Amino acid sequence: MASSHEERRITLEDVAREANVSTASVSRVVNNKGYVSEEVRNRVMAALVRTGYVINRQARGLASGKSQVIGLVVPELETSYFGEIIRGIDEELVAVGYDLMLYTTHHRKQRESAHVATLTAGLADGLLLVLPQDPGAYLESFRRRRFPYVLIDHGGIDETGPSVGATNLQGALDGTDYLIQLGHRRIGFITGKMHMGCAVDRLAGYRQALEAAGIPYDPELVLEGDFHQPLGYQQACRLLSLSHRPTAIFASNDAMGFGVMEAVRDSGLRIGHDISILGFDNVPAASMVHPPLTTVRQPLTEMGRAATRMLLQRIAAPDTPVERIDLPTELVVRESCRMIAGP
Amino acid sequence: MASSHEERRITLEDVAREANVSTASVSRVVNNKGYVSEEVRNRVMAALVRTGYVINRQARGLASGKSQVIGLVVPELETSYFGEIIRGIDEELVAVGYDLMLYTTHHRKQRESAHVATLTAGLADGLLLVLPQDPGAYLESFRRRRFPYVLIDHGGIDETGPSVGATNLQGALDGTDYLIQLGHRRIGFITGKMHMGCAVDRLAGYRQALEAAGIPYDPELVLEGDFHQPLGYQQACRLLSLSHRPTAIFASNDAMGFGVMEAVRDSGLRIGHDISILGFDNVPAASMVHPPLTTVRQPLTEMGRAATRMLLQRIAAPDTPVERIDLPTELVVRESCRMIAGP
DNA sequence: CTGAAAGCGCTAACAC
DNA sequence: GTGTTAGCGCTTTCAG
Repeated sequence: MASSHEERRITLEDVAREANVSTASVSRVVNNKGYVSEEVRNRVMAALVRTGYVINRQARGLASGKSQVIGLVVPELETSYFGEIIRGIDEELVAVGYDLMLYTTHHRKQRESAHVATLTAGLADGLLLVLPQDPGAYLESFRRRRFPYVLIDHGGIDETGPSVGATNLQGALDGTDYLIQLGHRRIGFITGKMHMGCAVDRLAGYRQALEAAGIPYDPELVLEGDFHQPLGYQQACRLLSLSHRPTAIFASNDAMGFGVMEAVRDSGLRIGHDISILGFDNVPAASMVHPPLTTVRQPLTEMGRAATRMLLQRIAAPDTPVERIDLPTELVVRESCRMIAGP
Repeated sequence: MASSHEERRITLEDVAREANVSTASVSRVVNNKGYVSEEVRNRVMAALVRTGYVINRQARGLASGKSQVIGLVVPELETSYFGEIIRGIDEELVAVGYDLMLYTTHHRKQRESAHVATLTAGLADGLLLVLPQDPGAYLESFRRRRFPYVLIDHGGIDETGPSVGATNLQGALDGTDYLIQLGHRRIGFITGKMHMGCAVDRLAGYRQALEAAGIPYDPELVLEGDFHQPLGYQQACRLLSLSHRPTAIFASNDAMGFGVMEAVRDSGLRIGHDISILGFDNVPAASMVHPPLTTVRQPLTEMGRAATRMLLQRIAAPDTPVERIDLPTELVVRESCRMIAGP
């Protein structure tokens, strides 16, 4: 339909000439705003099709001050965690015709600030920041300039910005409680990186569940992890060599949970039978390992969607009161946890 | 350092005024091109810092005709496959100061064309297309307009464009050969979606290895899959119920390999001992399952990097002769394959 | 309802 | 070396 001989780029002006109207009119029908008579609209439509016109978003952005682009800043892309969130964002965005610009900071704070700077200087209409490392560096500036942004899974660092997260505390509480229901009383816990809010919350959930059940908190059973498999393995080994071994281990995320599985296997114990293992996140691999890992699902895709909707709302009305949403986690029972064995 | 009272956006003109020079001079130092005296350069530098100037990339893009953005079009984000590729792209891009715009087509051809259209209309300087669905729709137009692009893991559909892929045939050949070395002669094979080039190549590799070893090709052992776990499971079940059961199953990707593992387990057989399983891709989960899956690694990150370098080269010199690179695959031996059990 | 014209912020000749 | 001045392609008053 389009095309025929497109050497030079077709501009609004070309279309206007073709339709015998002004560029203003063409702009009006392209953007479907402002008054245009049926007649002119039809002529323009026809010309649009005939010429195969495609809008130049840069030019429009410059002229209108709106880029129809939102920027996404993530610390890394190594885990499927981010892919899931991006999916949610993407789903919301296509629906409204926004484009997505992706930046990876690779955990470099400086890079984070640099990206944020370009993004906010006309490139994007709003920003989504996943697991921000150093929000203090720019959040204040955003507020001053009323630049729309939303934090995803903020580390609890910023207490006031608009954000969406998950009910990490409740999730860990539910998970621990499930283990307790199964009869476990000595439950090992491997934390995440403790400078992150979600890690702190998960530990808190574990403690609360214990307390509610009247089980004394034993610091020996709580080891610090880093959300990565190798340390999960190591800490699990330490837990397993305790004189009074735990009967269940709760890892603060699935990756570490896989490490725990490995350690349990290496020690000759049977997963589920001899020792229960619980993860957190519900990454795709959780259902692929054997036995399938029981875990606490974190609604990543939904988080991405919710954050995007919130951002879009704030772009439309920057003074919308700040909201903070925590989406519910959910226990996904599979086969790595069992009723405690024995007497 | 920067900021102090940024209500209005700071423009080149502000900086020029501040430094008592023309906007042209400021532009020269900002872009570090053209002649500027030491003195002016210093004055401008100071003013830049004092004002906290950040370039508006839209304006620059419009004026220069170069956006310093490259567009990436992927069919989906569900699997870590794409995350790995994106990592590679991202690594190359930050090094040269380009930004990345991400588009997901969700396998909708129409959406693919639409994205491609906006992207090429000024938004991006070049395009990276992963697993393109319907390249015929726009490739011709790219060539006519000399718009730079590179295909990643092209489906063999387009025989002439610049592209990077992996040695799928050789990889499958190596994998099959490994199985043969282990003593297997009845090797089941589950293909990918056969309309994709990589699936065709992998099957071809399997057949070649068989032939080279003088093992007759048995169509009964080759079942069509779709690269997803459920069908891997189903087809494995069919393979296992064959009267003359295979002693090894080669799945065209890891996801299906996991399905095969499940099926083998469900049938009461032991993975490795009773039946060997080989995957393809080497996704992260491959090392997390139990037993760890032996597989053929596809160098996704490197593919992303190579494609990006190629694209950058073509942006710089659009008439660079078309290149097609196939990066080497590599057998990753883990524990799901064993020497065939004795007669 | 439609058109003319003034920019959006920057770059790139082209003078000086 | 440095400044002037056209635009880049579009939106958006503001007349008419």
